[in-house]
Amino acid sequence: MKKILDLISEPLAEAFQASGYEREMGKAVLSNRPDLCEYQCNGSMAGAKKYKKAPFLIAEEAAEALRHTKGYEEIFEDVSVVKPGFINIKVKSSFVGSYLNGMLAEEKLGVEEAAAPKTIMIDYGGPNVAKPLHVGHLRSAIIGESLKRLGRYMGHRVIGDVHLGDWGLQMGLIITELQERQPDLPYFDESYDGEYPAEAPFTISELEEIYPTASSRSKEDEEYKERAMQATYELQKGRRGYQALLGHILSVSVSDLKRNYEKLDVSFDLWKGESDADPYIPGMVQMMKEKGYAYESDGALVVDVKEESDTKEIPPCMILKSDGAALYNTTDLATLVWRMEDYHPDEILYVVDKRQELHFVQVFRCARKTGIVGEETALTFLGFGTMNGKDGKPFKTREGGVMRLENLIEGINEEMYRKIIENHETDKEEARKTAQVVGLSAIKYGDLSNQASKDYIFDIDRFTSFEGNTGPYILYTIVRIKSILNKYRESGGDASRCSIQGEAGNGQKELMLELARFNEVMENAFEEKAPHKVCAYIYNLANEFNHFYHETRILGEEDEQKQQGYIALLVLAKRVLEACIDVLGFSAPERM
RNA sequence: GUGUUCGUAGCUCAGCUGGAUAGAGCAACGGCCUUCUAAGCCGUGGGUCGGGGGUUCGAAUCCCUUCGAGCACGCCA
Repeated sequence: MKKILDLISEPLAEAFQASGYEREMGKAVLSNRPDLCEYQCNGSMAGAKKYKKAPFLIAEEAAEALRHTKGYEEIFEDVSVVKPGFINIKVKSSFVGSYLNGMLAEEKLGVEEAAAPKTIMIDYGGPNVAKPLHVGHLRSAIIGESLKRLGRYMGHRVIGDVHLGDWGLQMGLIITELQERQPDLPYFDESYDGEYPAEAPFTISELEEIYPTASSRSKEDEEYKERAMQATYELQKGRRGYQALLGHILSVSVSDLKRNYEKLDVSFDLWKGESDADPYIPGMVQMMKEKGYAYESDGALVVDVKEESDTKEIPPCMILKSDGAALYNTTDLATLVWRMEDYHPDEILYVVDKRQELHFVQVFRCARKTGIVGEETALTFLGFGTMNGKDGKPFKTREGGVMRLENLIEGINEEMYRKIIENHETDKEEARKTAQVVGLSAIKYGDLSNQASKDYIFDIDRFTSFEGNTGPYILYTIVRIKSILNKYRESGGDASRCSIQGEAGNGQKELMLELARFNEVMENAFEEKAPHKVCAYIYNLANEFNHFYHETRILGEEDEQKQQGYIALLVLAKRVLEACIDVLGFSAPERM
């Protein structure tokens, strides 16, 4: 369906043209003075200079022409010209009503799917194997998942890749520490050529303890660090025993990670890691050397990526360390190699901490320069800000440590459960389930309602509050709607046969106008990769609904036709809200 | 040092591809439950949009400058 703004703009553009002005001047936007009008057109003021004429006069001419445009009667209720040159517009409720009925008839509620669907790969998650998910992984997961869903809603083919950190020095550290503890394992015996055990020589909790131990020891013990670096190098060179260990580390870790992402309702299509890029490294390096892009600098292999327009020195992109080992840059570039070969994406989007921006500038430039990624594929970096605690400093546990994601979620669910039990007499098992659903909305909405690129304060008390601009408030609104619709059905009504009525009062029109914005909001949120716009929209929508709800008796309405109109409006409001929260990555319970 | 992001109500945030009187929520205060979930609704108070300059008919929004904060800056990822 066309956007409602376009439907209003078309006759406006006609009117400007008919009066001898550019069509472009006739563009309707949402009013910023709801007390005066519903939509407005500011084109006369922008164009006034060009025509050397007072904007007010231009607006008057256009408005007069508009009144004689065909279709005027169907759409417009009132058009007036004010002060400097605003054209203030009110539309007919019947016009909005039939637009909303059009939305009801479509599965996607008026959103037009992309005519030419794109293949978009999203790189989010980025957890390290052998390390538990912690709060630092939360934003990437939440924002990435939302963008994936939003892209799909718009009709694109979106592929989510978790991009595991499974290849760097951390692997060498784990191997070294493991050898320290269990030197007799066959993985460390270079002369061993038999089958390695199928069972991993560690559990997930042991693994999670091994890495930090090794990491802190390497900072104090130079010799130990040397060994870890050597192990990393040998792993990368394909040493059999180490590769087998990597396999164990991966399988133990990945199943644990999947379990945890599931709790967040986050899922990936690809569980690839840095190690999957390894086979592509030698060929890539050779290509860079042969084509003359890569050269040696201080013993390392680098590619220059600075450009004329740079406002500061961009250091070269380092491809290989002086010891010949791969780096973060290397695996990211080699990952681009297989992504291009296997998927030919139109866009690759990285949802990563914004502190990594320089790294991605280097990688993107290097990939373009060396021809790994062609012009037709967009490389996008979406950097998100830090999640801070109430004190404005990076979020920590009370003891000052890094908080595990599991514990964070558990804490929120507990808090939710407590509140639910406090408010209602509820079955305990149901309350637990509801707490999970509502808790997830609290976390995700709390995050997504802020602009991704900004730092934000993770305030558990605020996010889990049922009041104000929170996930639970949105869910509460949906639950209210569901409750009415359920009662309507129980009393024998059939909501699917209802359609929205034109006449409107008591806050109904405001709700209708808000609903009509849906396709425009979704399109805009997708283009700007801005889930927070979806949040802002449903918050407005929920407010409008609650206002309408307060003013209007629905089930008690005697006029059957009126009641059916209300019911249809509720059905649409519910579907729009549910489509939005689904894109945000959470869902609503039946009761709360 | 260089670069970069940000600075909006007591607090947390919208608004930033320029438009009318800068908006929400929380906190404070005051109303509304014999009626569809009061986890709600209605109202009151609260602002030199960090400061200064410029562009423009019009600036929180664009440009310059200044102050303040965060972050990044070749062999970690």
